[in-house]
Amino acid sequence: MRIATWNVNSIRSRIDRVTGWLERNDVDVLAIQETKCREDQFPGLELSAMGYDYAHFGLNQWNGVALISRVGLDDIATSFADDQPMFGDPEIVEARSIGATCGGVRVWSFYVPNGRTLEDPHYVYKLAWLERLRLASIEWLAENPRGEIALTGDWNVAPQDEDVWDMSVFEGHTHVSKPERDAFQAILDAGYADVVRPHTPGEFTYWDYQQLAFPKKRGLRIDFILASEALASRVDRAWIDREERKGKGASDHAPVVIEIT
DNA sequence: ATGGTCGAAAGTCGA
Repeated sequence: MRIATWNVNSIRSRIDRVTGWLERNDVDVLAIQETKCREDQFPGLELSAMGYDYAHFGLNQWNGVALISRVGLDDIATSFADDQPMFGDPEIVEARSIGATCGGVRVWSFYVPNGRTLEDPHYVYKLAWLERLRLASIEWLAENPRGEIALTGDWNVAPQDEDVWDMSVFEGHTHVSKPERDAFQAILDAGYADVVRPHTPGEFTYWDYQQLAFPKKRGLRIDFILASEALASRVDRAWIDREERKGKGASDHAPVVIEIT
């Protein structure tokens, strides 16, 4: 079984890319982020026609997450906790998480808040969001220590210096600050492993659209698949589909894939 | 190709 995560940066402008990629890559479960649309705008017919079920949570033109599966889609949740941190005026639970059980695996698609700048309220929100997710992640394993759980998505954190094309450019920026890195590490410490990094040393998952970042290899590793121990032990292969970042109409993120036995 | 983003309430925000 193949499970993937991909920040598609608008599902409506990328649907042909997504269906084509699914066809070529034999992926069973795809977690997507930044659908940037409401439920009634989600292009579900194209996915249904391919034999995939989907669950989408989108409120407006911002954020939006979905799960696309051809191995079942049960027990759908559109927040990771009853008190998932809120943002906005008025404050709302944004469309940043959706979970479902697919082929026996509890799969989550997360779009972690960006943070914007270290002084922005969005940064405080980001850290609170990650801390609440840590607690939820602990609870899921406490309920079922042998559970197969995949925490996937755009984490908006570059956990290691090697995950950034030039650390000097990121001095004082979000994504690399110690509190963000500590928050990400704390979720690993809760009992989850980055099952892609060992298979993809030195690779990035995101390249800005600006300044020819992709051809200049100026990227970041901010998209991750974290697996509980029971799931991690089943991972045979993992890769980042850098080819999908190429060409006209590409998302600024590449898909990240794991293959399990 | 020899410069330089893209997508979304459509004006400007967010990334």
